[in-house]
Amino acid sequence: MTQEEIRSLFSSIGDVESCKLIRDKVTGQSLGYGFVNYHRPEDAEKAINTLNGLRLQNKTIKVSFARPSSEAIKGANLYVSGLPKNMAQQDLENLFSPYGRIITSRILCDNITGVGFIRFDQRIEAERAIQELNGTIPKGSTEPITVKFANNPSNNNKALPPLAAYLTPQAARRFGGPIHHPTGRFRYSPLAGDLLANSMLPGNAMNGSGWCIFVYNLAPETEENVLWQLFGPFGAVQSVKVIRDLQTNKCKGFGFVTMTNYDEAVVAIQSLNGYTLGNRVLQVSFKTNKSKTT
DNA sequence: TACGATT
Repeated sequence: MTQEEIRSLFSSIGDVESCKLIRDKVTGQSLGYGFVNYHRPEDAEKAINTLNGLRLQNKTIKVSFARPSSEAIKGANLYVSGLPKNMAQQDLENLFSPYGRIITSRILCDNITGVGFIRFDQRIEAERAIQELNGTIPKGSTEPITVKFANNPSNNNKALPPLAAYLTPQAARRFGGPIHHPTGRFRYSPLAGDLLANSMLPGNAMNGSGWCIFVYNLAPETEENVLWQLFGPFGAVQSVKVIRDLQTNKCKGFGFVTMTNYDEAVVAIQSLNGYTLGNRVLQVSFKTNKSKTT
């Protein structure tokens, strides 16, 4: 939404004195919020009553009185991960509300990811929430949550690098379509059996409606389509994720693929573990609970 | 960078 579209929308309520869309200082991308000043206070109130919650371009806009600008309210936005899959937005607010006044809250992707956001009124409230809640296990859950300051929503998805040399020549020629898997290209390693046996503990790989597969040794330039192409031929793929460094936007060397059916996941793992993609030998297994800190 | 997730 442009600044002019905002002005137009809010002018339908009353006389707008000024209007500002806030953009990222570096990229110029909209940060998703802005400010409108009305000449008459009653128009501001009317705008809130009329426009708050309006569905617009697949977004629900929020309209409220602006808080006074101050340093104290900056950097008060938190990123929360490891939330229980059944946690609702209200549960999230209840968890954080003891630490301050919540301005906005959100849970991503209808609770599938376990990731959410909390914006407090004051940064000091956010800091306190991190101290008190990071690493704690919410009541009724079994997993500790991570609470940290959120990154800026823009800044990230700029200039995606093109598919490049990490594809095999065969795959490169077929760019745009699925990767064909010629018979005999995959290693059916006897080691794969052990790998599977050690990874079948439920709660790790099994993820709600699917089986989560860990893929290691991806090239820095890897994009999601590579994972779709690799795993798609083996059956129903629900989602893929390439894990990237926030700063460089390069793949950190691993990713995840969630497949619906256990049998197909097993065949995919057996087939793709040890598979040479580009000049890298992939390691593919069911996801475990390993993490950086343990 | 050897088991995540960024509105």
